[in-house]
Amino acid sequence: MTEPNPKDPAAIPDAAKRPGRDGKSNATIYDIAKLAGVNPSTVSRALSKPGRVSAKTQKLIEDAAAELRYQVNPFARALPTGRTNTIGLIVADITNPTFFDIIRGAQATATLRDYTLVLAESAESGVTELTAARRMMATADGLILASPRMDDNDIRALAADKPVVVINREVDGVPCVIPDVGKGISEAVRSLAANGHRKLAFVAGPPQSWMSARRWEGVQAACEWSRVTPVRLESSRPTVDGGRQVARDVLASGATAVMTYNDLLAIGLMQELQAGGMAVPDRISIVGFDDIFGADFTTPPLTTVRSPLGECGTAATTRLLDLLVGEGGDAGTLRVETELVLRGSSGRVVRQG
Amino acid sequence: MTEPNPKDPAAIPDAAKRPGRDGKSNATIYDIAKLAGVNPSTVSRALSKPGRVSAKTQKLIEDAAAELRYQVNPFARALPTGRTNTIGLIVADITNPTFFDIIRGAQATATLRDYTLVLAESAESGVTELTAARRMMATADGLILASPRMDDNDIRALAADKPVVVINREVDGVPCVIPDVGKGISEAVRSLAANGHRKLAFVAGPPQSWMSARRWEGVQAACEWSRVTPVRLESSRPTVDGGRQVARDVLASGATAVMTYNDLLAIGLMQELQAGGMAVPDRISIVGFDDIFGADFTTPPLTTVRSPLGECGTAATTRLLDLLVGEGGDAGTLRVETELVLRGSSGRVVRQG
DNA sequence: GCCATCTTGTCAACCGGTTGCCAAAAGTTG
DNA sequence: CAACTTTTGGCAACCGGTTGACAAGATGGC
Repeated sequence: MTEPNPKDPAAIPDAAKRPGRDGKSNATIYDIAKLAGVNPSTVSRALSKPGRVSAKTQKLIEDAAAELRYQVNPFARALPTGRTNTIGLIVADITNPTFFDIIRGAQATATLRDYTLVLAESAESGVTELTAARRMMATADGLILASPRMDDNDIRALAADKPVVVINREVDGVPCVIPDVGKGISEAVRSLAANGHRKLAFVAGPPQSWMSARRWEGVQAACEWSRVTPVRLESSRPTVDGGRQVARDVLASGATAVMTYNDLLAIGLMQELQAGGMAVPDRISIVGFDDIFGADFTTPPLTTVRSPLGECGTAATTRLLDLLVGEGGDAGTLRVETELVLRGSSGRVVRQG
Repeated sequence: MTEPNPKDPAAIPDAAKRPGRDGKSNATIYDIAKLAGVNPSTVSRALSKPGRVSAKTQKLIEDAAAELRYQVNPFARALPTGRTNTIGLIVADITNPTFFDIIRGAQATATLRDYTLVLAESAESGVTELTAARRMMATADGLILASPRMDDNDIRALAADKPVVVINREVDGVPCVIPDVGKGISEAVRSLAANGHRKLAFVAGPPQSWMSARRWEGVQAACEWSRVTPVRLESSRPTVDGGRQVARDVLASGATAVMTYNDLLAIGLMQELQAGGMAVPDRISIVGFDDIFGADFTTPPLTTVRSPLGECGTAATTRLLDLLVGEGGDAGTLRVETELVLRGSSGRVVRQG
């Protein structure tokens, strides 16, 4: 009774499971070696070290591998070599569309070069971020940090361990990819100045944000050049809600134009101002940053300083992968251009009355 | 001369590199065993099989592990066990915000339960999707397919190998999580009918999309109930651009209200219609699906049938993880409710003239 | 005080690749 | 054709965990 009966119908699923569990994806190099009549190590070489075995043996092994539908076991490979063909990407907030394009660019590039992308979120917190990074370090060959919130030193410590590329921030000694805000901002401020604006409010992002600081600097510099008075305002969070909340401060500032740390803030701000009866752009001009998905859904569509985010993701990934194969130049910073995207939310000052 | 001199300055970086390269993340269970004076296998058991070793030894080992900052090597663990603590998520299109919330929900849930999420994209193609899925199967413990485009049989074949959960589609014999469109659609159609609409166009999504078919069925059923005439139109792609392109068909159809397969189509359609001078909702009402990020950025904000996408991601992940620890019920379908979100893009028919 | 039972730790094999080292085979040269 | 160089394939150790089998020690019953 307890003896397995091969004809017992109940035994069939068990027997059928075998090839599913054991036989499905586990032709090993040993199986190939047996089939091809060579040594496993020869198989290993044929499959990973091009030119190390003769063309004849190579073909023999490749045929056997094809016949058995061989797939390398990534773990078995990772164990002795440490290479995993995986890169990690850590973003501050997955729900923030700013990162969408970065993720997309990174994903595409990684796939193209036969790497797998692993995604983690730091919830805008430096400590969560560091934890996630440490965890990823264990399994990934390298790391991309997008808009990291952690300490410069932590980043460098990470980079000492494995290749790291940073997006949207500049860290000494670590390769970085950053949008160069200069051009886009000066275009924006010049455009506003040309439309008669004399006082410009800048709604800042998170205090730890390196990029927010750069943008504020850029705005100040451009304002000086164009003889516009800049005013800095703080936001609670870099989100649509944060934008709504800062509306009263914006009104109180008396500025006729606003630039915000990002598009989310700009959109929230615009909604709140319009809800309060302020015409955009007739009474107040609004300029965002990044040109995220949805920035042109608003009425009027949002004028914004576009950062080529997808390009950043692509560039950072390319950089990292080059580093991994050892051909990466050293820790320079790659700058990508920003530009003004003029839409409907900015324009001439209309004399109130 | 060739003898290493401990005082030789040139030797220092080499010596310093050791702990960086070898000593950084590689305390092994062997190191712990040595420090604690026990056998490596005892360490392994202490660390993974609770209760298998005495409390005294347990403490000894834990202390040693803490002192050495031990971290398991996931590959060494994965090799003999096959468990990787990784789950894969495949989405049709990363740039489509529909998936944002799904990704986010899945990511959060996975992290919470100490799993890593790996993301892949199928570019809306069944074959790319299958390739990606096969690849992931090799490294992940289970898979979540969001809006899969591949064949039912392919999905079942995958599911025979390792646990698979499907979102936004129902596949016999495979656990699924789907928004139940019935409630949301009937609310929407009833609302439109109450506002005097008698002819409703439905802009369909991709032909292979299971969900698109369900939504069309739902619309037909609700229309019959409310005595509204449904017309089906096709879209080229389920994107903003696809929505713009379908605008002339919508006009030609003579319908006074439109429901679209998703919000992206609705937004594109609204932009195009407005650009052509059609007032929304005065001349035509538009209702989308999903309530994605940005659906309320438009003017008027988009009325839409909300699918709790984040919830779907969370539920699917929970389901999958339960399956992995063996406590998952069998292949049932989990339905989550949809509801109408009434915003400004739908309303009463205004007599033209 | 002896034997049965349970607990706890050890041994050794194994997962599936990679790689340094070496010897056999093949190719080259005088 | 011998001597030498270059290819090519095989052997075996190793990466760092897991786990079945087993034995020593602790516990308990009679």
